Amino acid sequence: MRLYDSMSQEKREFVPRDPDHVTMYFCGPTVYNLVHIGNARPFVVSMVAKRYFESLGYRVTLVENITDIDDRIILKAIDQGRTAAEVAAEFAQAYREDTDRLGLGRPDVEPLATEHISDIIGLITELLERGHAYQAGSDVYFDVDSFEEYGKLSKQQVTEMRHGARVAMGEDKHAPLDFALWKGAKPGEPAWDSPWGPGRPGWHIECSAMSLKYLGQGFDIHGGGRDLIFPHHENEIAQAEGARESQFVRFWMHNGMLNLSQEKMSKSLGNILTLREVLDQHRPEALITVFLGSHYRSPMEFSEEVLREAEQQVDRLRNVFLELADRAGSAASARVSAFQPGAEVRPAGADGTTPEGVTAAGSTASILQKVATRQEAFADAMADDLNTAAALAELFGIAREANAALAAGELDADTAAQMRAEMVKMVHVLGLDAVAGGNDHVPDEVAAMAEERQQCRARRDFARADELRTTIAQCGYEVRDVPGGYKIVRTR
RNA sequence: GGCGACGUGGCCGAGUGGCUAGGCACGGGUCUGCAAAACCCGCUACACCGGUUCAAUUCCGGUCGUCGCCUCCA
Repeated sequence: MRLYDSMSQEKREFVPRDPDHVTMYFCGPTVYNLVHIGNARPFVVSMVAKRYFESLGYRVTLVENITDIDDRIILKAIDQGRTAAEVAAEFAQAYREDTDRLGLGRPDVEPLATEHISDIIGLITELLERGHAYQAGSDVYFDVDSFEEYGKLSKQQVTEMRHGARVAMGEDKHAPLDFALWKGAKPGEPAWDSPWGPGRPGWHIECSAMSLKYLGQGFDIHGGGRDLIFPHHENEIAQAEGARESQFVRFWMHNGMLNLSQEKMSKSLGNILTLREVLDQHRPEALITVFLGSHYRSPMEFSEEVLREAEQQVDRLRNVFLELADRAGSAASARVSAFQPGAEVRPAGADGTTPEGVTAAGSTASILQKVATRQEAFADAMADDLNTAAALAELFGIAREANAALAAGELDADTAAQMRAEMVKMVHVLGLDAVAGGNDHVPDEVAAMAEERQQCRARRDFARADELRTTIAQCGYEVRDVPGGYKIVRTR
């Protein structure tokens, strides 16, 4: 596959460091608040990338940190009269809960900064020994001038950056661009013992320390939002390569920002939308579909409207899976009308004939050929820098072809089952397994109402039948009349 | 000022030197007690101006416009 690398600024053939093992590190959140939908994008991107590599046969180790000590956490704690640890624990848990709802699974390792203080101290010590860092009072700073390649990721000139760099009160840096590796504790601040006195790690160092610990020097992919390129990832490189004097990461993968009503989401603009809010209103598949609908590197518009459209897309996929399952005879989502004991819902005929009795052998071969062609296109799209939008389009292409074949009565049970199985693989890679799910258990009362409605229809009591449909809809189900019976489909 | 991205049909959003993206919305039709689902047909674009080319939405140059980073930020 080819993967875009922000360092070389081009797509390059992706070959992992280890022959059969892909190593990935994505920057997770700093837990001082509920995560917003912008935080969800790299989470989804990383999980889909993991699934894609697994589909290629690689073993994948995905590490995604949780930064649980930081100035923002301390500020929040002071504000709320709690300890920083309490604040961090609360929002780390909220983060896990919210991202769990996406149904994508969890990264293989989710290290906490505070559980890696000794690794961090170790890395800072290496930097001091190699002359890339210096102690100033109770703080330790990275000496940017000592690292010649500083700026190579962000393509910033050090001389240019000096103008804008700021120095906060109380800092004792040698140069404005130098950044803190270790911050000595002020009274009342959380602190860990270190060779430089009690304090806490600076932002950036935890990611260098933890990625190196779990994945080793020169691991494959390091990702996160574009806005992390500078200074976060630039500093990670300086720390890791300064200490170890060899390449830190092979591919830098950065996702684009989300815009809300034409503007970047940011707290100062007051337009943040939390992941929790979105998932309270929309199915996780819809949110994932929104993300997959545009390329991961592109900035994207995010709105209620795109979520609604995605809901429609999810329904379209769910419907075709339902129909294929019915035709394959493996799902109980179709109910035979009680007043017509012998009726089958759209009998497919396991003998390979259509309901009209025309043999379907020829069209069966051609539709499976079409599926194979689209699967190839799907694979090509994913192999081209994870072009999920194009991959998704192939899935919709199969859906249309499947529906057309179904409508024409050209799909036998066996072919339907095969098509469905192939599509299940595809949606799995995209993290959309949920669209392939059945109806689970329809509540008894809903089933009873549907049955009663069917009997009303038989009596031509349509007023009562329509009333029941409305009531069923209020329960979150839809009754669809089909030849010889009806179906109950969950709508939310 | 420096670095970078981008301008595609009503909307979102892929992609390509000549050949259908896809979804949503909309219009017509089929099916149907109603409805839904689904199918068929239609709507067909590439900011602007030059240049290269047999041929450019796709390459090159410029103009205009939008956005991100350079400061905490996914």
